[in-house]
Amino acid sequence: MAHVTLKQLKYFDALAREQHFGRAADACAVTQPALSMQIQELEASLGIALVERTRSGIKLTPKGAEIAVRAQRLLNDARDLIDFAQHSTGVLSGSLRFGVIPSVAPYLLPPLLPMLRATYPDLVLHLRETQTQHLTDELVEGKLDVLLLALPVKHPDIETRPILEDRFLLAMPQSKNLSGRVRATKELIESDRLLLLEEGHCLRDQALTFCSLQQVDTVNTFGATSLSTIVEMVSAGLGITLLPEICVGVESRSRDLKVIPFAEPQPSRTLGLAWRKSSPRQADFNALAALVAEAGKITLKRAEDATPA
Amino acid sequence: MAHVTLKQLKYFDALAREQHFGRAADACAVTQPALSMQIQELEASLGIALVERTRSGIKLTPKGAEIAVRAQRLLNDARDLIDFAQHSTGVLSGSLRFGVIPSVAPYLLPPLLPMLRATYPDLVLHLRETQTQHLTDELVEGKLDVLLLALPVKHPDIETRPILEDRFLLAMPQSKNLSGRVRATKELIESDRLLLLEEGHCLRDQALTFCSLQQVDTVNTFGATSLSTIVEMVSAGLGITLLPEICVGVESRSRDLKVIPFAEPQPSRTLGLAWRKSSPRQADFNALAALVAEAGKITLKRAEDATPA
DNA sequence: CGTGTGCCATCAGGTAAAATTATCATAGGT
DNA sequence: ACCTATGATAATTTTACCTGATGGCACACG
Repeated sequence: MAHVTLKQLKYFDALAREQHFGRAADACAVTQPALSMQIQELEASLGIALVERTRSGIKLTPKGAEIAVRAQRLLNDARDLIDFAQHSTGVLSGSLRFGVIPSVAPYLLPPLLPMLRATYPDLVLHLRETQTQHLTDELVEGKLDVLLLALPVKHPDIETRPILEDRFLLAMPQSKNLSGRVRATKELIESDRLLLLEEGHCLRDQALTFCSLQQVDTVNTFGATSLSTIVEMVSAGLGITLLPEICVGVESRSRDLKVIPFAEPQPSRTLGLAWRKSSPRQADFNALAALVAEAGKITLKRAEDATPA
Repeated sequence: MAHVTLKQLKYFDALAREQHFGRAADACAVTQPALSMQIQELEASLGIALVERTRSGIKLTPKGAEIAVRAQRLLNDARDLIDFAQHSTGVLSGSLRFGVIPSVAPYLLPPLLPMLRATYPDLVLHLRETQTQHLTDELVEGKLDVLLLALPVKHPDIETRPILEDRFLLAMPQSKNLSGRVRATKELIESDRLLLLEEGHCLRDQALTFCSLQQVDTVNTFGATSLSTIVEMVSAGLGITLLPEICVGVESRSRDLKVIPFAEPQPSRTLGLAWRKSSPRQADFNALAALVAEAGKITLKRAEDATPA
């Protein structure tokens, strides 16, 4: 009789997310009839209707919505149980799905990945590079295990740990003659065209916040997809940009670029790890944090070398 | 690969409880090979050994023990989910597994059950009468839904609600001539043989506590299994006993029995309901509590009528 | 006013999973 | 040395579940 299975709850959770039998079935990698059957089976076991079938999508019943919440909790706990089991054998062994924001990945991963491979050869790393919003969504959905991004992250299910402070520097064309000025100010930015990443990048928002600009009015609407492109544009004389210090080593190499720090208080972002509060893999995250800190030191050292004051 | 099922966790939970494949299989109502297979499957999915197989029972590995704890939590949540679904349609509908202690059942159930049937005709009641320890065990294991017993209950997973105060009265043979005394005292008890229920009954412990008797030395070691038997013995002149007031109506009828109250402060026990903290059936328990209170009033009224001072 | 489209249910068939019964292997206890 | 208890294994049957094809229905659109 009351013979509920995890599979049924998984299908129902997908259905609640997608609001659509077909898409939910896709998300579960089964055919639509298979999912329909399991949902019906679940409704029969529970003795209540969970969803109202209508054309043009579906709607959860009130009880269905409550069940969906409980189902999601249950599935999270199940995932944690499996995580615990599969990774309790040793630190950073087995698979780790690692999400990194685009303004960090190209600069911290090059030193980090070799260290990871050397220190934890049993680790099977799956990398994902995208914007913060997508990363956090996928983290809470259980599609990623840990993130490397700019803090803070405000989600109630997410726990974070700061690792390194990454100052923002002002990047401008070398050609610009600044008459010996060594410290940038906010006012300096307003005097020139500010180039930023496209919408959705946290770096863009942080830069705008620092410049006290709510809207994009005074800023180019170009929206580049990578910092490399921005830097290319800056060195071509198309404008200036805020460049995180970790990028300097890579981006200022062999380019017509001048990078100067800001006057105090210097703007910066805090980079750190983020994971689901419920994750049992704290040991893994500690170990990873240590290596990220190490990689950060290396990267910042290179940045200093690239800007010999 | 990681294709863990609720069934596997249920089997593993049973195995962790029973420490024995055969008994665990019995508890799950399957054959031993079926359970063995599922445990192996679970171990394969999780990638770790959960139990050490030895002759003469088994032993959980350290990780197995942790998994067992998590599995139990998961199964509890699953049970709550199903409970919520199956009983969200209406108050006190569907099945309710109701445990009652032996010193209460014969006195409160006769008025309670007809009221329940009348007020909640859709309720399918399963009754269990046994001692407190068994009731609470079965409650936390999910084999019962709600208990009616003497408070307090100290288990961390159990929530309680007091319903009625049940005074203890002194019962003695009618023949005993008490020269007009109307109030009993502790000293009176020590002057005669105190008859009690067998070990395990909370009523026995409460009586002993009231009499400040730690051990059974001064008390009969007979240990009756029902209050009726005790009362029978009292009226036969074999001793005296502490009789809860709710019993008086039934037990003193057509017997050679004298029942007198104690001097202040009168000893008493608190009867109430108990349920798992996590249970989603609070509405059911409220409704049940109301009817139990009603039944208590009726029963105590009858007790008064039976002892016309 | 039909016709097409999107959405979910149903059906039939095959395959994989899991249960049962029966049997085996081994370590202890006597 | 034998018996017993315990869990693993094997063979078979039963059950569960998925796929692919089909059906019905409401709505949008020509």
